[in-house]
Amino acid sequence: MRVRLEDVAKAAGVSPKTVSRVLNNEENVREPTREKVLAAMAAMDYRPHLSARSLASNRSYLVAALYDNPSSNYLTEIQTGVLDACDEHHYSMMVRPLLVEAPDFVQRVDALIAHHRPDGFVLTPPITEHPVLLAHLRERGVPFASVSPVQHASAIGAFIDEPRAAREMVGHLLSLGHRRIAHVIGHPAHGASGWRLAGYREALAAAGLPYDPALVMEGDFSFGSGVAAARALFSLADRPTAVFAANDDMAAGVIWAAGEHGLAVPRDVSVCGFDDTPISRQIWPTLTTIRQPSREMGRIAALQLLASLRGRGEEQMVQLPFALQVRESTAPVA
Amino acid sequence: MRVRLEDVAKAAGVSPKTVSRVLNNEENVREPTREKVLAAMAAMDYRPHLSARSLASNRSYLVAALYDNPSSNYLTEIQTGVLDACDEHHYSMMVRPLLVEAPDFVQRVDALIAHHRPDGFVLTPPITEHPVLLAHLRERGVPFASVSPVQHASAIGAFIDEPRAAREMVGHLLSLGHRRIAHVIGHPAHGASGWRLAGYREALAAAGLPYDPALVMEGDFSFGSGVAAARALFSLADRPTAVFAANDDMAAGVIWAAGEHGLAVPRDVSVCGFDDTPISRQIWPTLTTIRQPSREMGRIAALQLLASLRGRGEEQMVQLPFALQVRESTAPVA
DNA sequence: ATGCGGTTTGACAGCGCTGTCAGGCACTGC
DNA sequence: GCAGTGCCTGACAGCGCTGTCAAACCGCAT
Repeated sequence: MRVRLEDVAKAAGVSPKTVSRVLNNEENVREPTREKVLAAMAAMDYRPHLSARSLASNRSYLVAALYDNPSSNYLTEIQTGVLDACDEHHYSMMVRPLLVEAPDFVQRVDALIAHHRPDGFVLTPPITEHPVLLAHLRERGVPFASVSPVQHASAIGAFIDEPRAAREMVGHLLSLGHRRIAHVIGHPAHGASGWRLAGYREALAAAGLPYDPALVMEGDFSFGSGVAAARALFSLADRPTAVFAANDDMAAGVIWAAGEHGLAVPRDVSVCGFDDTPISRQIWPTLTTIRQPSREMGRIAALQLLASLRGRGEEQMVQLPFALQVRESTAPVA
Repeated sequence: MRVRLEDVAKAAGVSPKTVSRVLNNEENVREPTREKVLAAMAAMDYRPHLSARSLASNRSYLVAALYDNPSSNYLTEIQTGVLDACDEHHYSMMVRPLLVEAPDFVQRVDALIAHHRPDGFVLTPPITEHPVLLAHLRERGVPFASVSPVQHASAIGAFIDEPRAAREMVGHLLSLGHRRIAHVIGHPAHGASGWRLAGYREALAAAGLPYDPALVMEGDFSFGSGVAAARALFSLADRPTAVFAANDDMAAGVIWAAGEHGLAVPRDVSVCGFDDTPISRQIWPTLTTIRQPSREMGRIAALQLLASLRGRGEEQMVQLPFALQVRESTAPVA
């Protein structure tokens, strides 16, 4: 038979309620009492019954991570981070893929809330930007934390300074002597696309270079869109000597298109991406890119959420560091 | 206030217990009664309280998916499939990354059982092959289903006929006129590696070709190991005209190494992989490979598990179809 | 010694559901 | 007409924990 809280209480010579207090780290338990109880718990290898706690306390000890994102590497990283945080606090995590575009999107989240009653949500892009959902969650009083949201105001979670990362990336190209630097924009629905474009423009401006719309192509984060954009860029009379793609997949596409045009990377053209996904190390030349601490972002976002569940009132939007990964796809201008 | 089972009972004019019976699809409820209750449930939008059910019935309505696998695409697919099945049956899913090699591997699973009390597990390779864990689960009476296990006996879940898939792949190369066909083996810890090798050998034998150990290189499913294997192969005096790599990442490595050796794919050498991961469409030439129905495999494995939880006794190891995806990386021998 | 405010502890009910078991009902065969 | 047999339904307790509230206790001032 399982060890129950009552058994621990008996062994420690206190009331069940006191054990409960210790279990929940409540205040107003004298230190000797707390220690007695903790000792008994440890000795008996006591594990609280999640469902019983949940039923009695009207909390689920459950965090739901929502996503609608084709990039599984990014997602598994974030998932793992959220799980780390949940484990630390004895919460459970459930994951839920969704289609933001689906007409019943919000209803599906509602059904999830009704069925599983998560204590809170961790949102990942692009769900972080769904105004109807956000309003709905606020209205229903379900707390949530966001990973890399565009709107930081009144949100908690984790993010990196994307414009600055993009500036550093372009700065790296500038420092190599490049002056004609192209940019391939990401998917328009993702806030990151706008940020990275902004960083690109700022870096050019800071270097006193003009912004040339002919060097900026639209993409959608896919390999194919990188190929298409690069074909156009490499066909220009005055072609760029460097291309900054808003993510790694598109950068890989740019490298492929360079080969098609007889251009060697990085000899004839430098290429860089963003995200440091595995593909950046799987292609040749390996890709200069920006590393995001995705797992840590998931973890921190979840920790902020859990803090807000405890009502500490210290929750915030935490900025995390990124890192420029210089690899083989960028070189000084010929 | 939430609608409770008791409220439904009142509205339907029956006892709570009868509503409970209808909720759980129990037998021995007269049809008119059942309909009355279902109507009341629907009218009131009743959602049972998971924790209360779980506490009272001593079941968690939770399935845990365990994995230790670097391939996030494969995993997210399987996860989604398992989730599909769980949703269909109003179960929850939790995911848990683990390190099979870690000394406390089994203890971690134990802790998971103690804490979350899942009703069952879905195992993915290579966890499907961990004899100590399997024995432990059986001993503790925790049911599990496996995706692509090596040992089919006394297990339930889903799989594809891997040797046959490998045979078809090699058969495709043979039909293109290739006779010197090399193979890059996968990670030795994965059962799939052995199966794919076996299929390769069978196909050669069926075609009356000798098995040449010089054409079989060891890899570990990584891009880099594909590069290394291909370098050796392409340096042979009598180099192969086709390379069958045991997964897509290694095939991509082979293609890269071909470029390094001045060989064009598929003109000078045909290359094919296995798994149909996104990389197979992201590289050039796009990769001929085998598509596994990963999502469906996750779903079916979970359904088998759920069936066994209901004690139907019809659970089995279900074989699913694979599909040869012919793309641009294979062509008739020159 | 007594009273006071604050801290620490415990008694008790009940969260929403299901297991158990007993009772009611309808139909059968004699 | 009555016991016997299944089928269907309900009463009740209780799953393991926590919220509420009251009681006990403590230290200190009077």
